[in-house]
Amino acid sequence: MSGDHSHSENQVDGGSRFNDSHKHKDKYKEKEHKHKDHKKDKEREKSKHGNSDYKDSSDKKHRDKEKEKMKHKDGSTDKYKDKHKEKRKEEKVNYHANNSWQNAQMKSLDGKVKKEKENGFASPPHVKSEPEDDFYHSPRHEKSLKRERDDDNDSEFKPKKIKTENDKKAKKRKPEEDVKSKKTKNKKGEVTDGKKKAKKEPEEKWKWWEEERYTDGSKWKFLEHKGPVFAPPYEPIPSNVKFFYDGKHMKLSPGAEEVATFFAKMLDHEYTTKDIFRKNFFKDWKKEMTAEERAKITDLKKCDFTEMSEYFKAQSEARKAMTKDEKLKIKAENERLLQEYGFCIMDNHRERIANFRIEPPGLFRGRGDHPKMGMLKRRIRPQDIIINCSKDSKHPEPPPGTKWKEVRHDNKVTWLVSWTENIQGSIKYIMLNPSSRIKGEKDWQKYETARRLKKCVDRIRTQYREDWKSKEMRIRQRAVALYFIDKLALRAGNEKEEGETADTVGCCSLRVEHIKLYPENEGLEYVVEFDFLGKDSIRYYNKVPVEKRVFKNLQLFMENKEPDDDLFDRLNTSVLNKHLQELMDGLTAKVFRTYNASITLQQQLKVLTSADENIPAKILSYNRANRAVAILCNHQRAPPKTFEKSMQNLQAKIDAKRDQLSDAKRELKSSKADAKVRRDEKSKKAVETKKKAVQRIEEQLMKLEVQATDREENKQIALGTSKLNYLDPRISVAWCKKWGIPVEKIYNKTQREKFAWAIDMADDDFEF
DNA sequence: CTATGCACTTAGGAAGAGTACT
DNA sequence: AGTACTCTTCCTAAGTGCATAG
Repeated sequence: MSGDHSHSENQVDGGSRFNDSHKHKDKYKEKEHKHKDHKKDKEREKSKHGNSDYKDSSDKKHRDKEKEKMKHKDGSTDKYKDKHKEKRKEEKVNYHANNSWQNAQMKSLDGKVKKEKENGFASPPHVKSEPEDDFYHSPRHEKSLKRERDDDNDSEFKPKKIKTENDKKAKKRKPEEDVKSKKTKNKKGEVTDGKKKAKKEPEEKWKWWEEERYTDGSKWKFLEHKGPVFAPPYEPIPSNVKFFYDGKHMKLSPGAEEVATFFAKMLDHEYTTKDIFRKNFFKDWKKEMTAEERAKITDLKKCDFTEMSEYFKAQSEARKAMTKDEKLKIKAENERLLQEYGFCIMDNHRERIANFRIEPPGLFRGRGDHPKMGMLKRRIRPQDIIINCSKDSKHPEPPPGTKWKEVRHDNKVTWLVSWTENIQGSIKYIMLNPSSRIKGEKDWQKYETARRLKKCVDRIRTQYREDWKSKEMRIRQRAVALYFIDKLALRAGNEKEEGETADTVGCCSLRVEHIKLYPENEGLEYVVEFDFLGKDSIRYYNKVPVEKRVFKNLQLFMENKEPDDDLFDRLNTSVLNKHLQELMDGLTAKVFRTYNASITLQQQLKVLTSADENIPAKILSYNRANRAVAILCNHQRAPPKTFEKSMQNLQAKIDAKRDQLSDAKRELKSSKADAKVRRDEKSKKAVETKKKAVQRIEEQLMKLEVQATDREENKQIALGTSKLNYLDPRISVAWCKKWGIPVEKIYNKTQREKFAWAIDMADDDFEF
């Protein structure tokens, strides 16, 4: 259907997008978005020329006029129909068909299966067997343990797999686990503690993906944790480190001094040169000053933080120069903290927490042109903290002499700790690590939704192409926006509060100023040029040829609008998502990104991998496929500071290797000649040795060259984001299995932990 | 319908740890 | 051992999308 949906052609070589584009935050600013009252814009537009929308227009005459206009703009609808007779692939797609996720859920209705599964889930011996008074004690109330086995007698129904697992566990622990627990024991020394920790080693490879999921919307039945780790208290700087105002030494009050150090620490950063940053900082700093200080310090320019700055630099140098022993000590302490606070018990399993440390105070660093950059991020105290855990768990204790804001027991959410942040007033959370069941299930589900989209994407594409001709403006806009989201993998583009954040957009929030239309450009017809700042103020620049109908529609949408008017004035993400929901259960705009990313990877891997290449070459192919996705999703990075140099180094290595190779070849030649003359065993052997040497060097050279290519192509493209968030890991795992490549070459340790489910379940024939 | 609150995913950069090279 | 560079982990901002209130 969708004639132009091979991202590989128009995206993969879209490298040009990057050439001139990286981080134009400042250059971009020059355009000076007036873009003042954005929310009002939409209103204005509606009344200005929005009457084509039947729903909200009471003025019929006007409506008809608008219809007329559209016909003219567009060429008559009928005529177009005749000309193109777009074949409509009827919906042979089977929406409900074998979706493993759904099947699994359906199975759960079956009592027997469920029982078995829950048994399999049965509490791991070591957690269970802990003494009652242990910190990580097991849950006590049966009623809260639905997911757990009901009864010991059931143990015979344990699925085999899991039983073996437990057996293994009992016999052998992972060595690293043991090391860890010993360390902790040594550190603390107390017998009880040691005992505790020894029992506490994490379960090995719990295969949550072989178990039932909750179907009632609850996220857990039991949750116990130790609460957050607070930022260390402020340590005043030594009195010999001075702050000067207007050239004169000034001793600051502790409160003012702390905030001053935040600024001093950033002195080398370009943030501190920006007006908004300085203005915001100064305003918030003043609030922390005493009355006298406030009276005296009236101009940030007269503040001299250099001694402070030097002091912190020296400190970090000193940290680097610490002896091994000292470093080890710190490491051990961190490990202890991690063991104590970095895990929780959720439904009988010890799971890693992602961010158990509370964000320390400091100056807000927004990205791009953020109106709030430089504001003071205040220190979070226990009374700001909401704790979430189960009723029957041992609740975390607030630090002595303090209280939590609240302790609640909401098992419909996944977070353990939350607080409200003072810059935007939004809520921050402490949640689990990506390797946890709760995150993994969700991730898996995300890819299953994307795979369901695969089954009906043709129908959806046919439909939106049809909708380009709709009589209703809002439907046309919706259809064009959806086309962009699908074809270009744009983000949905929620509207944002004006003045609260940097001015960035996504698809639905594109403004007229963000696109340019070229009826003809560089030999192509109907070219649209996109140029806007997206998430994190990363510039999206792309020139794409589109269907004539899309082009005409865009012209229509832009008619009589100012540059800072919304392109899709009758559309927003919730309208769009409502529509998508009707097309497929669970479909939202972001699913297209996941789908297109994953399908592109799969397709590119097929195209790029050649059977006869060696492993490094295959990995280059993988990286290239990955890169195609990163380009599609516009995942950019700042070129590493040392890029040029490291490239040169690599080139030097390659040259050296080349020399080495020609030397080796020469030697081989002479030894051959030698062997011809002498005709003895010894010289023959020498020839063999030389041959092998040449081969080895050739291989090394090849490896280096591949590395160089890979690095060069990767200069300003970030592969990590797509790998972590958009690419169904089963595609990669299947590819590894198919070509006999160790997964370690593709995924590092963290990634393997996150994708354990995929590594365990995907076979070499997995199809996304 | 719009606005707001909330929960959760996605994102790039900084800092730290590890490794290779001299 | 010290230094240079790279890879990993941490950090937290900035999105998406749903629910609910007005």
